[in-house]
Amino acid sequence: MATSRDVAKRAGVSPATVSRVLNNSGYVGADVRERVNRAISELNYVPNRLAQGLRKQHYGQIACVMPSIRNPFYPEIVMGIEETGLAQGYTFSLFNRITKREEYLQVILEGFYDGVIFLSPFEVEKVYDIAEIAKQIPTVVYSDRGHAFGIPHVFVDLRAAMEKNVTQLIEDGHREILFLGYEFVDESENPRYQGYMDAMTTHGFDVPKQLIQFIPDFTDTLSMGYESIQNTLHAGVSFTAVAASNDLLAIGAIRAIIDHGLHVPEDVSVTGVDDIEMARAITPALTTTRIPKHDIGRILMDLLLAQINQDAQGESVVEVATEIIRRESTLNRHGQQDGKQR
Amino acid sequence: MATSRDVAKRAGVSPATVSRVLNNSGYVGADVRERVNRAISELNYVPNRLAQGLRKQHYGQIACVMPSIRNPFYPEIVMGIEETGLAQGYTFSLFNRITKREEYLQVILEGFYDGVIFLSPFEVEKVYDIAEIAKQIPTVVYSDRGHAFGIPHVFVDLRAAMEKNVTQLIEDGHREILFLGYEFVDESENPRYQGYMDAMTTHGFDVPKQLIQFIPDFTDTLSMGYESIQNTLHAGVSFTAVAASNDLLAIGAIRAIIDHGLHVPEDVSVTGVDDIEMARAITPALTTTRIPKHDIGRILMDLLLAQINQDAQGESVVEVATEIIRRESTLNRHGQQDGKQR
DNA sequence: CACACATGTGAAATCGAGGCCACATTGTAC
DNA sequence: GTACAATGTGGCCTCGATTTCACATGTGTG
Repeated sequence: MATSRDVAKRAGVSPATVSRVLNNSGYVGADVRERVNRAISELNYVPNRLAQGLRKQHYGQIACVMPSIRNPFYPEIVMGIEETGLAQGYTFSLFNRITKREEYLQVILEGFYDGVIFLSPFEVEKVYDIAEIAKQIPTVVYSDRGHAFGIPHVFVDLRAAMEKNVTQLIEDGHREILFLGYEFVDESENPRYQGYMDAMTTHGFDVPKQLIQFIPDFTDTLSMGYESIQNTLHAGVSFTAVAASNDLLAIGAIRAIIDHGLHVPEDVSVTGVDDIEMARAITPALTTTRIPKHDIGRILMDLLLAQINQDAQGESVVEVATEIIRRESTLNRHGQQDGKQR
Repeated sequence: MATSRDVAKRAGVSPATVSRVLNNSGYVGADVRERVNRAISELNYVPNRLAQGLRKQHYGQIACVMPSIRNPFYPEIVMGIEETGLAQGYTFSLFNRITKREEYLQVILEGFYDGVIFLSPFEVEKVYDIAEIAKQIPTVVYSDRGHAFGIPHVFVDLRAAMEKNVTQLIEDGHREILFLGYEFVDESENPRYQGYMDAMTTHGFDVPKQLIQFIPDFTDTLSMGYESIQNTLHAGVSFTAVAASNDLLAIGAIRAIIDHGLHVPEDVSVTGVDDIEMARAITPALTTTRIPKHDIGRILMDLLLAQINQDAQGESVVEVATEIIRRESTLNRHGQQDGKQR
């Protein structure tokens, strides 16, 4: 590949002049500018961003860390991030958190990136790691536990969302509501679980252990949801509703219920959280809590850009609102499907 | 952030020695090594990969370009790529092709990457652009039109797969089979369309224009599939089967058919291509052609590594086999669902 | 004792582009 | 004619890590 030196030689000038032409800085004569530009296109010269980055301390690259690219929830946030960031000349590295923690933390600190975006960081990364990284380079987080990090973040009140969700199920007449969600090391940190428990205990309901189903893994959410409910049904546990922690789990649950010979929503109602695209495409369409994924991505990127450009102005903690979308996987108190809200 | 110079100063040695310790090259005394390592951990020193890359001409970063991160087909390939690549110390930049062509082509040539992987390149990028990039840096492609590029690639015979698929529908008794797929500038380059046409004409069937439904966009496949079939049904077009070009389109189609008051598969059979995870989770579970996504990712990465490391040995063009997975969205010739193949 | 050779370390050049400073040259004002 | 800006261009150091070369020891062998 051609270097700026090659261009300079061909145009009969010094590399400094080439740099001036490229960056439109300083004074350059019209004829020289012309010659340099011709040399650039003749050699197909593209400035090496590595060398630029080293010198300018600005790389135009942003790291985005998420639990799994396979859960469509995250790609939809990424779309919002990219739309905002690409317009500013940034490109993105997406990290699936399949690697060990130490590895990607290291990669992030290697100086490749102008900023980092964490989507739904795990517990293990909670305060220490992310705060550590945030000290070194601009960082934003999407997390409802964001306050703990002390850095700019976007969050939704998942506890409240889940509580509302379960309360709605209770109002629809359900008593035996199964919770399906991810396992946390410390369940007091699990907002969806807490929201569920709050709703249940507020209404004076018992929550037998077998109505709480935790799955351990993030990479195979759909099939884990399926298996979990399959096992629960096989074990003869009785429930009339499933409150799943996200749509992928909910979709897996629906299929397990159907395969067990029951009907959704007539025998069992199912709700999710996220409102991924697929939620309204399946049959029965999923009743869920909509999280504005695209907006979250956009706001995250705005917050990050503000940090990078050192604009102190503006809020650095943003809560985004959720909304229950009732579709076909639940019955209302009159025993009817809620119709076709898209 | 600490530099190797800082480490050297603290350990009372030269930067050269620090480098030797880090890379295990040359001779280093045990005591000096010890001192350097202590300085490294005291300063939380992480080598700057930009500077390393500049010097070593090796960056440990690979670009991966795909039509849309929102079609789960691609994330599943990426999982295979990453599993193979991360083990070799590579990290990945994922590019959604929402950007303009010129932009990401430029980014790729900026010297950040050791290699590029193109997943399902568009027609516009066909020969010229990709061949151009391949001249400059190691490149592999997943594409059934891969031969045109003259570079290592992985492909599935999508034409044959679609032909088999449609032939199966014909054998199941269907005559009016609707084709649902992406629009190509030149439809002779559209393998799934060609496969469909081959099957239909081989059996002597007429293909009225309204049975061919093209959608223009890659980013909103699911809803485009829905709308396309919705419109077709509203227009009163008669068909008993839909052969969709991928699972997302098929899932959109199914929902449109159901919303129109018809049943799948009793009134209309639907088939997809890809076998994404969701295909077996929905109801009715989707009959589709399985493409081994994880394998494709692994092989792509192997081919790319071979290029980067200049191992000439081994095949550089790999065809992977597909397989029809019959599930519930089709009826066989006896009018029965094919059961529950997972 | 001389010489080969392994061991251990530092100085300085290098990768490619940016940017400060120095130095010309020309133009303009008094 | 002198002072001083504006214009135009090159030299050289810098970013941070690697690597070649040179140099200093120590160790073994004929």
